[in-house]
Amino acid sequence: MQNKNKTVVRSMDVLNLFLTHTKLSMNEMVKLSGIPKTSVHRMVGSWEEMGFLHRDAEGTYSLGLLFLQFGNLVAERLDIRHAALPAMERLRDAVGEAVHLVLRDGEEAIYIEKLDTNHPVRLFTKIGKKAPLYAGASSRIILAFIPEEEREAYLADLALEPISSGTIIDKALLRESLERSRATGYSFSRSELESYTAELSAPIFDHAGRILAAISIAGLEVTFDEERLPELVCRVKAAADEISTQLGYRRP
Amino acid sequence: MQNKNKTVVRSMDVLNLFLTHTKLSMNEMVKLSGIPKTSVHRMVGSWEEMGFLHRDAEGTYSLGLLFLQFGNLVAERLDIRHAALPAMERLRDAVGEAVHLVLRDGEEAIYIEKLDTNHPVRLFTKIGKKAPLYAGASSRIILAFIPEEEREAYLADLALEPISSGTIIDKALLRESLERSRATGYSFSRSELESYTAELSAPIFDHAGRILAAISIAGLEVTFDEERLPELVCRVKAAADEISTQLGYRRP
DNA sequence: ATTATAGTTCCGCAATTCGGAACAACAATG
DNA sequence: CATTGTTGTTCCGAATTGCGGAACTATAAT
Repeated sequence: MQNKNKTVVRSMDVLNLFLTHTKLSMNEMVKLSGIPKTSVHRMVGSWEEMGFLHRDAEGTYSLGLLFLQFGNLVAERLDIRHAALPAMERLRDAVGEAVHLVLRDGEEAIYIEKLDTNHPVRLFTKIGKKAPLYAGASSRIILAFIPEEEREAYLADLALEPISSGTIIDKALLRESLERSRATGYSFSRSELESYTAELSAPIFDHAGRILAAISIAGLEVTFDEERLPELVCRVKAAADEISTQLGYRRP
Repeated sequence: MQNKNKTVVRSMDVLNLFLTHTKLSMNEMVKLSGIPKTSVHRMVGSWEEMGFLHRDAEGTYSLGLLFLQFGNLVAERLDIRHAALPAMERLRDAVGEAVHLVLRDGEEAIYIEKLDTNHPVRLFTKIGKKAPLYAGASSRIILAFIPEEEREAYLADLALEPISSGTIIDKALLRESLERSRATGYSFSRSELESYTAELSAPIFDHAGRILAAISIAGLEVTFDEERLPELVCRVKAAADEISTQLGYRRP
């Protein structure tokens, strides 16, 4: 793993521009990436030949349909997604808020499935979105339940950066929150990743009792009032437990 | 476009192995691809660094979660998919068969959305699946409605290869079928891509009257009997027209 | 006619990739 | 416990490949 194709990895810079831009001309890519024109030209030609970029009639580029194929393969092969979907739908219908499924990916959490509501004002999370393990209810419930050594290693040289108005940036407070989550079996966050939003999350375990993912209810902060919380906590934990059971988990 | 990063394009061979394999070890990739061990090692390292491959605990590789992100971006940016989904759902519920949305992609057709049924025996199409433009109802309805010059250019040096038991391999028959489709506004296929299956498809047009996609009802051949066809034809054409209208198409 | 802008090609230099071979780590076997 | 096999990783000299400034083409705007 020391050895890599630098050219290949470098070309990724061009592809990444399409995470934030739908269509780009050759020149726009040159300007945005800061890579010499000739090199961009070569890289784009390669991505196009592979099918990851598509050139339309006017000569502008967008992401290729090949991503549909690979993307769906990945989605299909994630069996936790299959196991979780029905319970997620029921939870969404019961609480009328968006429901998310979140996986750990190294030192980050990644949103792999979402169910939206029909509210005129709604939270809109992108699948594939990442968050650090210390911010947001889903991330933190994962952090709370990973093995202690891993957690300590992560916390040891962690720099807490504020992401939104409510992000926890005090390590002592973070540890306290993790303790509480382990004790109560859920975690709650207010405006940690996005202002005016709140997230309530419970852990999903595999047959061996290891944390595998988190399921969460997310919505506007104002709708998560004190009276409503107990019911939501109960429901999200029930949904999480249902999925865990399906994956072979037996409560200790 | 003459100039390409050969290294980058060559690495695609390794990634493509994952279209047919869920997990692969380093050695399996070496054997399957026929590329020297050292080179595979380098390529895999690059894909991993980019996030397109993921290495699990046992040292085997699978497609990375990054594909979820890119795949969903592509899906979201295809506005025809948004426009078509509600009509597709209603069609699926009305006829109780799988419903597909198919786009043209150069000289091929590509399935970009599917709605499955709950039948115990059901057709299962993968999103991203490709088919030549001459085989299958959806492919052929697209071929029937593209501009005449393009169609003639395609037909000119076309070698008709049988794909399944019912594939049309006679160019005269193909032309005849295309004529009929243009006249009737739908196309029907039996066992052209997959034995024992049938597909019934209607064209979707954009505001300028160009064919943009095809919608189709697909299922087991035995369930598409003569008495049922007229109703199915009516329904699939209605769904297609609805989507076309939504995209700004006005019937001539 | 002139200037500007985007896209493409050329080409010599140098950095990167190539791949055989050797090595390390580990499991299976006699 | 030595031996053989399997898999993953590193080394290194040869040479292919990528690099990028510059020049060229095409088309649009002034």
